Amino acid sequence: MTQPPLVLVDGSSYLYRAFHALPPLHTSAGLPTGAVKGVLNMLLSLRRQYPDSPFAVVFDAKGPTFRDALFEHYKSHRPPMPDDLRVQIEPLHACVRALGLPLLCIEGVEADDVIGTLARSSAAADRPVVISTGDKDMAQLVDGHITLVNTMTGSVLDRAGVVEKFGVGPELIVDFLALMGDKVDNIPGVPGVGEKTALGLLQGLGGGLDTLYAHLEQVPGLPIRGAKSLPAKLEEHREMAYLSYQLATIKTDVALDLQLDQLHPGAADREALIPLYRELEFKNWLDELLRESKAAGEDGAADPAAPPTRYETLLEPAQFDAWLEKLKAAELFAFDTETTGLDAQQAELVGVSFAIAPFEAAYVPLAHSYMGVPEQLDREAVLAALRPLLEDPAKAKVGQHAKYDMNILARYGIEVRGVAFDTMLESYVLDSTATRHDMDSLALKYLGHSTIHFEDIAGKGAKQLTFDQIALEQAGPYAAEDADVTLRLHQCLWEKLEAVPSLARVLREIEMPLVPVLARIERHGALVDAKLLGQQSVELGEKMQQLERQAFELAGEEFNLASPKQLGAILYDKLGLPILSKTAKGQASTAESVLAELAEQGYPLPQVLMDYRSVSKLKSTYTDKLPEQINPRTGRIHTSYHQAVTATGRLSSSDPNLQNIPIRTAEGRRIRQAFVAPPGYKLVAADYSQIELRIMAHLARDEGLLDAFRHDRDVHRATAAEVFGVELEQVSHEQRRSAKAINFGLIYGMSAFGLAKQIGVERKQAQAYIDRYFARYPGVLAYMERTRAQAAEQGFVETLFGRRLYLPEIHAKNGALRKAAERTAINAPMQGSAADIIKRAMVTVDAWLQESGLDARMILQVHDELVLEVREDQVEALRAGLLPLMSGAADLDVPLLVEAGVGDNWDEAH
DNA sequence: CGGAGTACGTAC
DNA sequence: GACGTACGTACTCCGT
Repeated sequence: MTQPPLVLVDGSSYLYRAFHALPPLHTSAGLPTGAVKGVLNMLLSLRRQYPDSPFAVVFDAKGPTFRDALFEHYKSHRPPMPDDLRVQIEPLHACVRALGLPLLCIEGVEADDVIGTLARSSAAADRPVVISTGDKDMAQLVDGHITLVNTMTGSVLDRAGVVEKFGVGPELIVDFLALMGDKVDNIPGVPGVGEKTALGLLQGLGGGLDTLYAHLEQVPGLPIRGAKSLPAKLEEHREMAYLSYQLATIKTDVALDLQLDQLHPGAADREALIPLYRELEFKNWLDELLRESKAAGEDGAADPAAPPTRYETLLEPAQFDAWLEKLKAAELFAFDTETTGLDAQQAELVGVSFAIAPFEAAYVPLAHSYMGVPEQLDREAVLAALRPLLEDPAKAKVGQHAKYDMNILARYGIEVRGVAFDTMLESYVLDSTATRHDMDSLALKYLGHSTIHFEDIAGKGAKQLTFDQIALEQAGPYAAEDADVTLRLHQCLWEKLEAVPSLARVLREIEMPLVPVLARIERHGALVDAKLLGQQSVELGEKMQQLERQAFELAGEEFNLASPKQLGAILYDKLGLPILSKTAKGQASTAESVLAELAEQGYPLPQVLMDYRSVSKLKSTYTDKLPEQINPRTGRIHTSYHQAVTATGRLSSSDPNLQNIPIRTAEGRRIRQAFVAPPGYKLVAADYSQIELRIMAHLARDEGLLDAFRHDRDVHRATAAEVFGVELEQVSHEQRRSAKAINFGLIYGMSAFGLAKQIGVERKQAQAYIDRYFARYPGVLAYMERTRAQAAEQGFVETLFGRRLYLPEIHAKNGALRKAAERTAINAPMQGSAADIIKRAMVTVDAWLQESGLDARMILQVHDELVLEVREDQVEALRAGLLPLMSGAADLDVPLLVEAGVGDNWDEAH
């Protein structure tokens, strides 16, 4: 029986390689962690591969080694270690130790030498050794017992592998390196001798340096590089060759006070690992650890004081009545619904849960249906009993993504009011850049608690159960925990919010009041003429076929027009068109701007492709898909508005996205004709005019820009007049177009390069325009500089209402990343303030609609536009109330102009 | 067959 | 590298 091999890991080499090979990753606080994660991943995979092996993870120690004493220039050409790498060393060491893996870090020698010593002594004792490294120099250690693996690439090098890879065996690797040198380590080698020459010498003689120098006369004497002959060179640099030999030789006799049996990995120290993983934000591993802790019966390491939970599943009327009393008495309670699916307009209610105090919660199953399910309380009776509480605006409640529960309960006749807090939104307002605001992530992040995941009790994939099929024994604790954790999260998050009054205010005054408004908009849905879209689909399909035929003819063969890869092959390989631009991954780009330029140059195929693309986009994304999204129950389309997605505070929309319905082209606008008012009603579309530029004028307090808006000038024309030095009346169409590009570019933090590309002038010219702009609008320049400075100083920027966007990358060493963060810093206050304003408007408009008794409702929000449906005889009354409410949603130094149109469909209403 | 990543295109 | 914020579709690659 063979022993498991000793596994020796070259930690420093992997850390370095992981740092450079893997995309940079950092915590929300900006601590870089990508290399740590990469190395740990690699170690875990090695551990799985060699579960019974002794193990050592070896790192270079700080300070000089014996090689520095041998040669002062050793490794001297290396640039200093990047800070982002340096700061990852300590956390990695800590993780390795906590994982129970023996870690070695020996001063005065390099990791290679420690590995060499351990490898040789183990091999001498006849134990196989696996060295995991990305460093080729280690090939010198390979022998019958010792093999190299590169765990990042999966390659394995035994003796034959070394010969195949280098052309010489392991015993000549040092000689090989000594002759050719090593740029990376600054091992000099023999000048003029490279890989080929070194190999030729060693292979020709069948020996190493000693043999070579003993038989220099046998080396062919032709002059090399027109200078000295090879033997002369070798002779001249004999000392250098032997010094290089010494430098390249891995020490195998380091004095280590260490026995092999000390290298057996111990158990992972979860108590140590949990805080490390929390700090480094390794969420999946943290979750796994917490689950293991729980399973092992350890008291949750992160929350040692956690009392046992008191969760009840209510099946008896008396139990329910007792809980009802508790809810009535509670100052604040958490609630949650369990349903059969994720679509709030379709899913059915299965149960409800409540929490009144931390760790104290109840689940009321109402509609579980599986073989042997116990008798449940009557759904109608339970809901009737709960209704007064749930509908009472004075009865404070907290939910997690409460809009979902509100929409579910609305279909059971309960109009939930008084949702004072929503943990998803609390998390979002605290940090909009956090990627996830779902309860499981928040519990892990803020409570250090690993929740029961839905997949744990429902399974996954095709055989995933719906909640009504889940046994009460599992459903009860899961559902009760949802309410409990929501309450506990709220206590934690609200405290953090209250510490920043402006953020608490954003939550209280903007986000929370918006929740029921969005719920109503989603519930009403938008009416869409499916028949019209169907006709358009047919027409578009015919057009696509025509264009496809044309494209095939021009290409000389058939191919998939929707495949950028195949298209690239036709355009660039077959037809030989010039490659004007490449994608991020190096493919020749076929993007619209590229095709447009090629079409401009007179090639016929690109124009056909552009036409095809636009037609197929309209068909596949809109005319084909929108009718499929009509809810059969209501006959309308119910989008979801997401309130905790964008970094800036905007809403987003999905399933379907109704915020990117085409408008720019005539063809595209036909889709808007399918968004219709029902008979007897009209659509009113009201949009803020130039809201972001107005906000910029306000924030920048720029007199010129303020003046333009106060006099209700066409701002692009005014900008053109300033930048091009002409009278307002003399501004040409082209000048206005360029000025518009400048104005938009400013909002987005655009550079001269970008502006030049956009308006088709030289970069120098674009820079001149920008310079002129800033000369005419100095307040804007000052504002941009202020914003960058604020971002750098505070690490965040703010909207008018104090909403924050954190920008950790504002301090990035990487110039591109930092510049991108600066552009975001410029853009976010404007985009985010506009979002705040329309959200405030939606809240007041909704309240007014409720109290006015008008037969009107909001249907859509598209960032700077609200679309409403109103009975046709009330259009004017609606406009009269709506416009001032929207205009008055913020008090700026410029008027907030709102323009409204009316029509039978969305296109007409513009 | 489905998830992840890429390329592209629509909106503001 | 070069213009901010989103979401959806189709393709492609890869693993089950």
